[in-house]
Amino acid sequence: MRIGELATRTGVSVRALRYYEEQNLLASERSPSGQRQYPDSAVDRVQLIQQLYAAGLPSKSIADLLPCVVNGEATPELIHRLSAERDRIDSRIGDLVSARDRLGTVIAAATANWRTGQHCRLQ
Amino acid sequence: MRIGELATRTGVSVRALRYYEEQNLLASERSPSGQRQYPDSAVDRVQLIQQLYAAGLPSKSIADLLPCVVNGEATPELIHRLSAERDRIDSRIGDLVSARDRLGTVIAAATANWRTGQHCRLQ
DNA sequence: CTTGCCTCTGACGTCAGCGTCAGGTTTTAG
DNA sequence: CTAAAACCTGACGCTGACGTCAGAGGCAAG
Repeated sequence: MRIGELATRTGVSVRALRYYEEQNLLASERSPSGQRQYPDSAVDRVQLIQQLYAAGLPSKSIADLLPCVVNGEATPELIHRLSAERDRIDSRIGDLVSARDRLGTVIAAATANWRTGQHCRLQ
Repeated sequence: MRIGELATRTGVSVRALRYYEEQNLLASERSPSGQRQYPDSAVDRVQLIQQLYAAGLPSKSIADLLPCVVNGEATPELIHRLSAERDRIDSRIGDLVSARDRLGTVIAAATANWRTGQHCRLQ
């Protein structure tokens, strides 16, 4: 398929797809006239890239790790890298959970005091 | 205390503290000569700001929500905002968990196949 | 054949959360 | 009193993941 279709099927902009190629995250064949051609598997690939971006990984890390995730180019060093990224994600999750709980507490207190007295005193 | 001490006590740079003030996240009294003066409570405040930044909230949202979180300025609209942010954090947590699990699967497969055959085939 | 949409390659713009430098004042230590 | 350290206000720089515009070529339909 061409780049426009891949964009609509993944919900990612054309510009972003070209950017992914620039960052060596997503290869493409070229038609004789120079237009990009993608196989169907590119849809999954793009979604994987999105997921890793959403996890906070920068392009460079994704580029390093994709060969392992997709093809299984597993050197001990890459496996170590993967573990490190997973641990970073884990600690980010911890941060988010504590932030969410804090907001939860505030929300509970605020709604309770809203119903009674128009004002709450926290902390 | 002055800005330098607040910086060392919170682990946040002086520049960042001035930026927080610029974004209306952190107020300060001024000495006659114009230097910023902070109460002890500013330490907690800064750590709260950090926590909300870590949760992915932009300055503007934090500025809107801080009055509620700190003083309990609880209007129904603010409470709704808080709930919305909490829900966004929740879905971010979901994204991170699935990304982490995916990396976990890859790591497990890669280490197993590394021990046996030098290569793995995933997906 | 031409109209209209898709695609191409640069290349500059944007936004957030600061870093950093300049040039000047204030506070503190000796 | 003086030198060093801390502070002040601009203001420009930086990074990443794109948005956007310019100018030009490609391609199916009527």
